[in-house]
Amino acid sequence: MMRQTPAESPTFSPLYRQIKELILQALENGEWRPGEAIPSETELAQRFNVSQGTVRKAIDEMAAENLLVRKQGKGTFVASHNDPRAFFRFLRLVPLSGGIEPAKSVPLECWRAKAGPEAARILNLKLGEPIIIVRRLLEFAEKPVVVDEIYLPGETFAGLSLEVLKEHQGSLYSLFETRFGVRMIRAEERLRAVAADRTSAELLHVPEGSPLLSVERVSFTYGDRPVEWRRGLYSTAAHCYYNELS
Amino acid sequence: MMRQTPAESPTFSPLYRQIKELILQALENGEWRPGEAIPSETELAQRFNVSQGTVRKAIDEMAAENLLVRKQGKGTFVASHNDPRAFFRFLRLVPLSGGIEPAKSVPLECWRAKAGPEAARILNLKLGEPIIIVRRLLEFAEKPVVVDEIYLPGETFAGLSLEVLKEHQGSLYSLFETRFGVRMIRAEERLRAVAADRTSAELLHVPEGSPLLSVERVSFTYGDRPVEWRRGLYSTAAHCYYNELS
DNA sequence: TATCTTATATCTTGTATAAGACATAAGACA
DNA sequence: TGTCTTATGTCTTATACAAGATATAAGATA
Repeated sequence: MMRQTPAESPTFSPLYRQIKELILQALENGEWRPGEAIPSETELAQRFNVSQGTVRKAIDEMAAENLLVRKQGKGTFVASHNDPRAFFRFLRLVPLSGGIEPAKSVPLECWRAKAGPEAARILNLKLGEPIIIVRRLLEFAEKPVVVDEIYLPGETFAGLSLEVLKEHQGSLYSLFETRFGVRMIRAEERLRAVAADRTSAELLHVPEGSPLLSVERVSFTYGDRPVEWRRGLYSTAAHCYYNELS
Repeated sequence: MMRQTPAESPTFSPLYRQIKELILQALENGEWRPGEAIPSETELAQRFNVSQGTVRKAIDEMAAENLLVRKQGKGTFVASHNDPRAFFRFLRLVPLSGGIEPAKSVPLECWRAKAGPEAARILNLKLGEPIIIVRRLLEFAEKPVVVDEIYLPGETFAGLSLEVLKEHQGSLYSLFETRFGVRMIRAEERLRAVAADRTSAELLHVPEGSPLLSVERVSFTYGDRPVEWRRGLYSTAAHCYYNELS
């Protein structure tokens, strides 16, 4: 196929990686929706005119990156934030006591604004382009634990409103996925410790000035395009941010 | 080889995973030291009487878990904390400004004690067994950023002293590895925001009561055996804890 | 006849092996 | 000293077969 020898081209990449790129492109073009099954390895092999094992290695990598989910005997599926198992994929907060508590998102406000210099830089927009700002509370076991302020590019999330947010059940990312066709692939988080301001303190039921965990997150969709910037203040009185290193 | 059919045994595992287990065992037994090359895939295939591809798949998984490092054309090597590239593997702190700053560990104290209930539980020791406690400062660009209190099982780290700590260049884990033969494989971290106590505030040059990032870490060696419990207080005035989600 | 069970065919992904390509380093040789 | 060959690693691709899932048809049973 389009295989290029290293001698001829400095941008050589192995066959399976070229196939991966093609599958990624099809995914990006929405050829298969989240939750749906993609064609079988044999079918893809025929389509791209390579052997099944080569397709397999491409899919292997994409499964390791949480883009696809394999199910033996059933097929390979496009990963989805609607899957309940994906709920805690981007949420590292766990109760100090150990167990698992039900989480609930409570939207507070939703308004439109123009991108300032910081939002424009982070979201890769021009200065003054429309953005949407959402404030919401995250409750664990009926108690407020996180207050989030979320900045979204207005164009891709046109139609988002407080009502839409309130109607939706499940995670924000599942809403973004089903309603706006925006799939969050990966995110970068930066954590700091800060003192609670007045309003946050009231919302989280903690004294003003008490230490809070500040979590800034930039989320990316296909092609490393940033589509969300959020800042959360976590009350770590009864919960902590859990991370595994390896 | 020792392959068992699913019908005969409920604990069936594929061949490549059995090979992985054997390699892991050899690693644990110190057959090859950190930094050294393990035998080639072909050699291992002969030794275990399987094909090279099967060994490859086993090594693939171990490389993904940071236990081994592959180098095309050279060989496969036992991962080591002496490798300068591994310095930031367990340290997620980065300057807010962006760039990379040189880090330096400054040992403060090192004393012996007996395991209390918490240390005993976390380090899997009996109550009253000997432990070693280390206090140290971590400096970035000559400025104190982290103060750590580290709890170690006394038996495995017998001989550790302030002098030994001061002599050593490089990360703590590289010291543990070369001097005590203890390789840290993975770690769990729990982050919270707390107020600075008097002594920590002085050490970090911040006002007492100002918010600090508390990072509790339990590190594990082979066989998920816990061998370190540390609590760090991070000043996030000029740095932040960086984490990537996917 | 209606229904439940059990083969069976045929999809899927998972596992094992082999052969050749590519990368690297060391020694032969001009 | 510099270039070429060769040995020895890993990397890539291909092929064959095993195992899991599912729908359908055949058979047993009421």
